[in-house]
Parts: sequence; C-alpha cells; structure tokens
Amino acid sequence: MAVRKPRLGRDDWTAAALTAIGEQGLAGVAVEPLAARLGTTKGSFYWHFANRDALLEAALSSWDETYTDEILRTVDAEPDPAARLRALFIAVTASERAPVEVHLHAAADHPAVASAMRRAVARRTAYIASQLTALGFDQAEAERRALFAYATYIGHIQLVVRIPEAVPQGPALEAYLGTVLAAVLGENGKPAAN
Amino acid sequence: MAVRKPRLGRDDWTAAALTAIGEQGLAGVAVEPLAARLGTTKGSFYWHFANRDALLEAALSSWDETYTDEILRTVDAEPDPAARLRALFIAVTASERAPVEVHLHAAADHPAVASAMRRAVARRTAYIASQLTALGFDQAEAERRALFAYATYIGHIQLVVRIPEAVPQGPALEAYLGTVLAAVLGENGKPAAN
DNA sequence: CCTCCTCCATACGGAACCGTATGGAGAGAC
DNA sequence: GTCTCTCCATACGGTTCCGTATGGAGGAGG
Repeated sequence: MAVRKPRLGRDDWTAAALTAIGEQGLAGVAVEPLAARLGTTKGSFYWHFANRDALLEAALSSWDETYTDEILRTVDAEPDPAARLRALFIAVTASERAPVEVHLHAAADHPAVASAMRRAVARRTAYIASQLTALGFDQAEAERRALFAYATYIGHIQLVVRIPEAVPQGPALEAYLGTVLAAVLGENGKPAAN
Repeated sequence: MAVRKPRLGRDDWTAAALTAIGEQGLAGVAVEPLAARLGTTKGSFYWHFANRDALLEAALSSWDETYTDEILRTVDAEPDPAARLRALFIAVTASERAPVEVHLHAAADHPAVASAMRRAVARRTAYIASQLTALGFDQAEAERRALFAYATYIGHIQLVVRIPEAVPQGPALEAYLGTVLAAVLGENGKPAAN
C-alpha cells in the first residue's frame, strides 16, 4: 500500500477539469481545488498551464472531441438517415452527458465557452439537417427542424439536470420521447406536405 | 441639478438584484457591486436584508410574480384555448424576459433558485396542459405535449441568449416558430388520432 | 430645540481564488 | 557520483467578495 506519487501530465489536469465541469460547472475549474483533488499543488498546475484559461481551453477542446466528434462518428455508422437520427436521439437523451452540456451552456458568458458552444451547435445541427434532407425535407425545412430538434434537446437536458422531478420516468419517459420524436420528424417520420 | 439622495427601500434592492440577474446571472447578485450601482454602500444593504440569500429570495419571489403569475393572467384573458396558447407562445418568445429565465436556470444549483424553478415549471406546464385538454387532448397526452412545449421553450431562449447567431431572424424566425408551434400542437392544432 | 429612530457610511476581519517567486527532489545522461 | 532538466511544494501578495461593528446624519415628534 505504498502511496504512489505518479507525476501528472497536462492531460490529467484537462480530464479533471472536464469532470469538474460536469459536477460543479465552470466554477469547478479552479486551480487550487483541482490541485487538492488531484493530490498535488498549484506548483504542478502552473508548470503545465499558463493560467486558468489555458486549462479551460484544453478542457473545451477535449469536450469537442468526445461530446461531438465521437458521437457523430458512432451514430453515422447506422445504415440509414432515420436510424441515425433515432440512434442520436437515444444516445443523447439517455446518458450522463447531460450535466457537462448543461453546465457549459450555463457558462457561455465566458468567451471561450461561448465559442465552443457555437462550434457545437453548428456541427450538430448541420448533421441533423443533412439527415433530414436525406429523408426528403427541403433544405430550409430541414434546417428549421434541425434547430427545433436541437432546442428541444437543450431544453430537455436542462430539465433533466436542473429539475428532474419535472421529467417522467421509465415507460412514461418512453412515451414522452416518442411524442417528441414524432413531432420533430413530422408526426410520422416523413416529410409533411408543404 | 442637485444630486438627490433618495433613501432606498427593500424594493429598490430586489429590483436591482433582478436586473442584475438578467445581465450577469446569479453572480451579479453581489452586495458590494450592487451597492456601487445604486450609489450607496453595504451599510444600506445590511440594514434591509439579513444577508445575500435573503435578497435572492426576495428577488425570486418578485420573479414569480412578474414572470409567471402576471403573464398567465394576461394570456388567460384570451377568448379560447388555442388563442391563449398562441398568445403565450408569442409573448415568451418575443421579449426581453429571456435573459433572466436563462440565467436563473443556469443557477439552479443554488437551492433557492432550484425551488423557484420547480414552482415555475409546475405552474406553467400545468397551465399549458389545461389548455391542451380543453382542446381535446386526453390528460396524459396533454401533459406530454405541455412538457415538450416547455422544454422547447427553455432550449429556444437558451439559444437566443447564448448563441443568437444560431437562431434565425425576421421572416425566417416567423417560419421557424410556425414549424415549432404546429409540431407542438399536433401538426394542425387539433388532437392527432391516437 | 432636543431626542430618538431610521437609515447609511466607513472601517475591519476573514474566506476563497489567482498568479508569481523560489527552492528543492528525482531521474536520466555521462 | 555528479549534473542537469523536469516537475512539484511552499510561501507570498493581490483581488473580490461576505458579513460585522460602530459611529454618525437627518428628519418626525414632542
């Protein structure tokens, strides 16, 4: 049971920062508390990073990768557009991603966070819209519905994280999500008459 | 141009706090900065309030009144349920209420804020659901759609406040909101076949 | 005019962070 | 074994906020 004294790398700090965001939001990205949690001191931190903002940038970049790139890659392996949207929908509503997303949105007054959010919205809605056009929606309607779906997603995770009592559980949740998915896809998954 | 020295009351502080929430979020509810802005000092504040939390409670209570009670009263004057929902939808999407709502949601880790949010969600979704049942939806479906509508609202104002570039402007916004309203109401404003 | 009673100013002390300065401790190069 | 380079610990000083203590200013009542 010797106390290991593993030297920390930049990545350990970044990972800890992202975890802290999920738990406490941007305020959790604080040098001294993080150091305490990692069992080290500020001396380590300021060796690897110039300042707090540099850590935040690194954490956001890591967030881009795991919370957008990765999931879109995974979902894109599905065979057809409808299945991709469905898989995406399930993946993002039924996981522990929500707290990080919600806390980041809440911290968008910080410029670095704001630009990360912009990147995310752009990439995600573009992907959704591309699937919708593949389903037969024209470009404008696809963009509208993509944004609509994204807004609904944001609102949903917001409620799940902030006011979980407001969101149904179990089968009721299934029914709810069914209602939502149907509404977003045009009540029957096919383009409605324009 | 004599510099008036109006004595401040409890209400001046609560109003300033609510304004600050709209501009800077919960962090804006800070005694010393608020005092500076009101042209006074902490001495005044701690005369009227026990501490920062007391001010926050007062601000939240005021928020209840103007951001939920009042608007529901206004909207409820419309002649029929569909008109009420439409009026509600327009009122909440097209105003300056958004920043306060968004910032409060972002601060729901604070217990007092969390309970205010719970109150708001409960009252608002209940109202929407009651209008939907009046339109012919059965209770369960009305509740689902009410929550759906509320989630969409939350997500929408979140985007408007945090990433305004993502939200269309002018006529495109009209079209977008049309798509959304139609989807929430069942593609045609009447209950879909179950 | 004097006295309270209400309201506010000033001055502290303390907590939680950020960022800097500086002195090591440990491991590989030789 | 010594040197050096990487990494970390400790100690400061500075900022921003909370909350308390205490001493007035200024008007309402007598």
